[in-house]
Amino acid sequence: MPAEKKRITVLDVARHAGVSQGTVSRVITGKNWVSEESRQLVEAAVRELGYVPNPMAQGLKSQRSNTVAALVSDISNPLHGVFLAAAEEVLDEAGYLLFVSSTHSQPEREVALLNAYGSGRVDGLIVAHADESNKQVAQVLKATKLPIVFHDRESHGMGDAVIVDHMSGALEATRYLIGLGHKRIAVLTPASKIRPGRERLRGYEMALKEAGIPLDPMLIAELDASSQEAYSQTRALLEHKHRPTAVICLGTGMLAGVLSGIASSGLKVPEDISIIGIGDTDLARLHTPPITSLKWDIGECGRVAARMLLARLRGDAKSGLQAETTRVPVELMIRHSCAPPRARY
Amino acid sequence: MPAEKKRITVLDVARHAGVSQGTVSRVITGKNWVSEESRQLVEAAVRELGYVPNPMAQGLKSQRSNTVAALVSDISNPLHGVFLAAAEEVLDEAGYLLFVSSTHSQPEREVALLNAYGSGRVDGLIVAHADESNKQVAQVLKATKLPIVFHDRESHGMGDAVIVDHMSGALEATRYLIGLGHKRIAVLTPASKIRPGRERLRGYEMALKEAGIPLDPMLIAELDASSQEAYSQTRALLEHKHRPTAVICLGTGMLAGVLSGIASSGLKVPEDISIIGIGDTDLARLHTPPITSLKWDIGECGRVAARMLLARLRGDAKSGLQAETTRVPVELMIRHSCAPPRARY
DNA sequence: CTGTTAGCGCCTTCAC
DNA sequence: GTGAAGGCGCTAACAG
Repeated sequence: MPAEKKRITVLDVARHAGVSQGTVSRVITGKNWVSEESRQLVEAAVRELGYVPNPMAQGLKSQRSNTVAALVSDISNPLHGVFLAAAEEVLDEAGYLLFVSSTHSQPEREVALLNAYGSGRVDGLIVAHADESNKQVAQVLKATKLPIVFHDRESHGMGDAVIVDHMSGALEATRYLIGLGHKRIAVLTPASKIRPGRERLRGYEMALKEAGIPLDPMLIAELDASSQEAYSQTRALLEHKHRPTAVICLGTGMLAGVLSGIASSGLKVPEDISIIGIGDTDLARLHTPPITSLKWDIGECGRVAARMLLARLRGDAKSGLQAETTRVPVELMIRHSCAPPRARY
Repeated sequence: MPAEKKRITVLDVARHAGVSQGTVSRVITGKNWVSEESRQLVEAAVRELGYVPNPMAQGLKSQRSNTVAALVSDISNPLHGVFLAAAEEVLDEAGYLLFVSSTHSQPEREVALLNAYGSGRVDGLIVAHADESNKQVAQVLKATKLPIVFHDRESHGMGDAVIVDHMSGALEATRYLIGLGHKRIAVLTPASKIRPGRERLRGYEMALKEAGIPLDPMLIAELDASSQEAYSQTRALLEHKHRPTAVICLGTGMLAGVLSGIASSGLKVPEDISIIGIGDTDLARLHTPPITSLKWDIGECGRVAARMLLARLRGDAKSGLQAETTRVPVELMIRHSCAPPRARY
């Protein structure tokens, strides 16, 4: 028997089952009623022929793809991974497939992806763009007809959002350090062009203000997410004549760089310097000493994002209800990386 | 001016530009020659109307989607993330979009995804399935017409593969420990149903055999990738009357569990117990002491996989050349987590 | 309940 | 070089 190479279509199934295309389609989609007999016939035919519907054709006709895309800066960031895995689980239950693309924080790539996805390839979007102030991206986002859920970004009415309460977290962390007696608290923060950076910095500043400690710009280092830069910035910070007694690491991927920076400068944690990290990673938990860290339920963020999107998808419209925002709390996990500062004055 | 809601099509563009559909299509796809004048006209119309081609329709007609999917067990595994990010970069340059889906190591989900993707949604697949011995998955894989590149799995002629030389790595690591004087070397390994587990264990056994050390089944713990289980298994291992003097952690995500297991049993690394990890993570690098680890260039794996797939895609067929396999070497990064065993006999 | 019939938006021979 | 026309595989709106 020669290997057939023609792809099998509804028509083949219909013929094989002795019914019409329409009937086959009905049992495939599960919409409308079909007699039990026809259903059996069709299902048998599908099985025997090994028929699988062509999603392109389905999508072209129905204008839906049962598919959702997520845009993140970088898949290899474990935090994104957890978020996505959780979102995917919820989406999957609802019969949706999740496509993930990373933008590598390049706005041009975001625009390209948004266009690629925005024109019928998927039914909805989960977005965490790399620069909230970028005009181009904002414009494409606004132009998109698809429902969007933002992850830790300001939605500006362009869709729903699940946001993390970084402000309160940073506030609490800074207060904790101040309570321990610290006055020179350095902070390494990701760019303020995205919400997490802005909010965390805001919390830090608020705590300082509260305590009447003047803000020292020398103690604030804004940097990208690479641990390379965290390392060098940490070293620079520690070489100051009047070095900080504590450092808060407000970027997710920075802890590694900060820790090696401190290690290489011969300082001891927490005797010489206190440190607070963000994101409850293996590294923070298993470091010697374990690092006091800000944490939040990132899996929950993913689940919530997925559910919000599904709600829009079912109510099938970007319209309908008002744009919603869900806020996820942040908690300070106190471990052993903070102590009162040495009396040095 | 009322907001138009009809989606714009080639026809709209054609009218706007005063040419025919066919001409528009030609400039969009870039195939066939078009007069400079027509091209200008069309491009202007596209810009003014904000036209974006409908990928569904394009795909339906052309039978290609310029799209590739990757199936991994879990996006939140940083190693997969690095692999995927690298692959995506190469794919992107070639004009392909990468979709990532995680299977959560469930064969049923793999089958479902393979079917979903296999029928025209994408042009090619990168696969790292969760159980190489699963019949169903193997069958679907074999039935797929799409070109496949396997990541660290046996291809069995079903496609190309990029594989890591875990065997040599484990062999070297075990030899190293033996050279240090260890005889009771425990090993925590992921299930042997996937290649990495099998190969690493093979290397371990080979080193033992070479040295004339009998294999003690009590010292081999096979477990899933969760650090929970790594923790408890480690504790169990250490409570043996005749406990191991070294442990090799052959699973990527296990190190965290192993380290906390050791910490909570009060043992010191490397004085009381030597340890070798896999995968060059922040945790391994920054732990006190830094953990000697097996490493390999996982980004390179991603790039190679992408390139192999692109080669098939261009030669557009699963057929053509023979199935290829690329092997990536493993290296032992010696740090400070291993020492000669205490004399205890 | 089921068969028939239009297209969905685009690409791609065909003639011209 | 360009316009016209057919159809990719499927769904949905119609009759029956």
